Amino acid sequence: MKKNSQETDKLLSPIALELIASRFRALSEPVRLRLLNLLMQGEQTVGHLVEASGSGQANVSKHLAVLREAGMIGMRKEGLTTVCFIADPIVADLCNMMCSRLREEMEIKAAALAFDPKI
Amino acid sequence: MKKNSQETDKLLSPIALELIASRFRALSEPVRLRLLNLLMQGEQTVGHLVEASGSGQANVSKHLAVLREAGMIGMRKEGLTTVCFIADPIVADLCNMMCSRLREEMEIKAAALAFDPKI
DNA sequence: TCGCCACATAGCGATATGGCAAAATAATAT
DNA sequence: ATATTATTTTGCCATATCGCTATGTGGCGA
Repeated sequence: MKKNSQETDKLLSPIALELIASRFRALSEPVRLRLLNLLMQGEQTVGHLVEASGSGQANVSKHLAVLREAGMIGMRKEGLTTVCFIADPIVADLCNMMCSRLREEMEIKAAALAFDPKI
Repeated sequence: MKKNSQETDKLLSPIALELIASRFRALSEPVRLRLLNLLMQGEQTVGHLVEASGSGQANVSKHLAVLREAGMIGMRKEGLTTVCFIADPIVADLCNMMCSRLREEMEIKAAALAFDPKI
């Protein structure tokens, strides 16, 4: 059933592992996920992201730099402002997978906590 | 085209962001990815993972604990040894997506570095 | 040219994380 | 009970990361 099109069940090289880890690391902070989540609605200026995220300006700037270095977002200057946009098409898919899976697990746990109709 | 079945373009709650981040964080270390990569070949004892990963035994134990707490692997005791196995079906998919995307990006960069036939 | 605006960068303290070595625990064998 | 094996846990140190404040910088208008 599973396609495993890129056959990752083969062992990966240390270099590949480091690259993959660094990309997951970019996704491992709530503020950065919030920024990506905001950008999923469309491109936005840094200033707007600062407002919408509720985080400090310097922090947003640093987090955006991390996301950019990870290749997940792009930025272009438009006059005084800088416009950010999602550059990596898989970002939304990755988050969706995580969300779906979390929901599944929660539902399983919730069901386990519910009264057992059979007893 | 894109299905976005779980519509993550809606804003996520801070709690959801923290949960998602913590799962990506579990995938953000090369040693842990190595362990998962080894487990993709089938379940294995902690001892074997120590050998195969080349990391120290205490570290492997700690990393396995992180993966277990993130719900990515399961463990069962069999006599003296502990057998580990992948418990989260999306682990391989996530890694495959990252790998594919990295390859794409590398190829784009490689192509950009190559001589331009049009000039 | 001066000053302002949007943003980036630097410096700092607090906290988290990884790896190593040593000690603790658990299950089995003697 | 004691020893042995497999694994976990605990300190400890070095390093990385987060958020804050302050400062630097580039583009634009007056």
